[in-house]
Amino acid sequence: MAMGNIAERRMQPPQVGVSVVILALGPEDADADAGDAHSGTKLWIPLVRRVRQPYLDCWALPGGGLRADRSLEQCAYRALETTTDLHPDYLEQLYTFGGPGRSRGGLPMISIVYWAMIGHAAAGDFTDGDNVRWFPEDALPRLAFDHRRIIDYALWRMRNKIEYSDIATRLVGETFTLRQLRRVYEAVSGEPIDAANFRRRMLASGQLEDTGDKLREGRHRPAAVYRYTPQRQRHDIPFEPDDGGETDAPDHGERSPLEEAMAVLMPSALP
Amino acid sequence: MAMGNIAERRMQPPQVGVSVVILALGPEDADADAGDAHSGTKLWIPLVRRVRQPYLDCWALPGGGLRADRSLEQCAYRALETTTDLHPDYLEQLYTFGGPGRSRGGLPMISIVYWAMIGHAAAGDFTDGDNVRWFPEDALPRLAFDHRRIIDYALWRMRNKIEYSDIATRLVGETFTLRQLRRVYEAVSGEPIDAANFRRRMLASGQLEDTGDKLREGRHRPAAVYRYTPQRQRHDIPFEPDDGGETDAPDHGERSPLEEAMAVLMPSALP
DNA sequence: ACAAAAGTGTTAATAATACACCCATGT
DNA sequence: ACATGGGTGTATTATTAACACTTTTGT
Repeated sequence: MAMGNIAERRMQPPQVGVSVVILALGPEDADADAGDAHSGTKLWIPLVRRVRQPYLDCWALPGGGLRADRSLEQCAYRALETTTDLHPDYLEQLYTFGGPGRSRGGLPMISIVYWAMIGHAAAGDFTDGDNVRWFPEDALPRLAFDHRRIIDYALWRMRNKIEYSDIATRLVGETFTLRQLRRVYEAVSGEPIDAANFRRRMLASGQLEDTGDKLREGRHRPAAVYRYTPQRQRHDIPFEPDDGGETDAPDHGERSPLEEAMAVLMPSALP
Repeated sequence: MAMGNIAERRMQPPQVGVSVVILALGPEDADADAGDAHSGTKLWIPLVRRVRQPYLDCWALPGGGLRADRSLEQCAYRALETTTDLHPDYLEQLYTFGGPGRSRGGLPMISIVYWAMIGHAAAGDFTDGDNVRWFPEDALPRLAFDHRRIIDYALWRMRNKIEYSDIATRLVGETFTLRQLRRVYEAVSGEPIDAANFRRRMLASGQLEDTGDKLREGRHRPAAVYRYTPQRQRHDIPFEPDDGGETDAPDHGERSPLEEAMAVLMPSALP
């Protein structure tokens, strides 16, 4: 049997990268001209255009390499920042993809995928750069590699996790109206939600604090503005899974103010 | 600034390995001699003794390297098999750990951690080998690296996920009594559960099928034996996140019958 | 006045909980 | 008979859902 170089190829250390699926709530979607009952708002995802082979000119998830002196989360944050100039409000590890199906010419490729959310994305923020463009979740272009599958997984996870965690609050700004929060749930589930019951359910959680402000969004009655104030949950995570622990790596090097800020950013979310 | 070799060290490809946290339901725990009300059954975890530095003679999670021609899941399965000779009934990716805190002498180390469950672990299965030993979750030995943190994370995730998924069924055999299933919930939550209500809740899910058999476990009335028959859930995952997709890696090589079997093993579980 | 969304009330249906009680079995 | 858990009944209390209705604003 020809085991020689094949076995060696099998064992060589894989390439490892980090990719990010970023989600934001799309604009109000005024095109209710079609009779589609639940057209509503959708989730939008920014993608970057590939400038090399393979998949030249296809769209792909923003990503980058790892650095030994940064946490995985920091790497994801930086990859996102440098490729799209976006600064997420929330970042969390999603899944690690690997396996022979992802090899490029025999080089095993592993992607540690994070997902990120941007809350302050009002209509204006969807201005596209040359090589970055926002797409609605239901009208994605042809994607490079297995990135379509990754996005599908992220959206599937979103639909599940929104039911038992507080991620929805990551897709609105620091303060928000109940209408805005409800739009998140509707965008994720794809179905309209009873406003009255939604209000009660949210307020009953005891995690929304009335700021006292009012916000007028249309030509009608202004809505109360709330702030999310997380309480200790039944089974809150007692620590961050990422990073932490003692290091014996000597070189820490400089740390940018941005990185310092990041340490504060990352919350203790539910799984 | 001395950027030269430091910058290079930072960029070099990290070491990647796979580790597995395996869980099984412990024995009935007849030591109710202590007045501890909820002593009950506990989760047990097998660990392997390290035979090298660092952390020589400490205990560690079973693990191994990656191979380019296998999926991450297969690598985890094999790592578990070769180090502990255990064959899990269920295997799922848990989290990927990285960051500077895990570096060994400047070499960045990434661990893709899976968790596994063994359902058929009746009392006898906890026979320890020379370098493998089972520990109850609340009496773990000193662990190597950050493996203690990884186990804590796994247990935390377990406590959460058991509330909205069917993982509990992975910790009992293919068929089981309601008492056995309840013991899983009690072991995970650490609290006693009302048997009457538990029964109704489980049967109401419509996912337990009465096999018609009865099982006598003590000197009292025998219990009905059930089988878990998963139904389509609200938000079932439409595909496997792991692997899949077209490959352009030419060398597939031989595939053992065991690996074939694995393709069937892996279910479409909730997140 | 009217439209449109904010916000409240009411009721029915459903699910979770506590706990009393009968049933089947081995000793 | 009795101890032990299997299994059923039932009343109570949340939680959810459906939808009518009132309130506040701009036009």
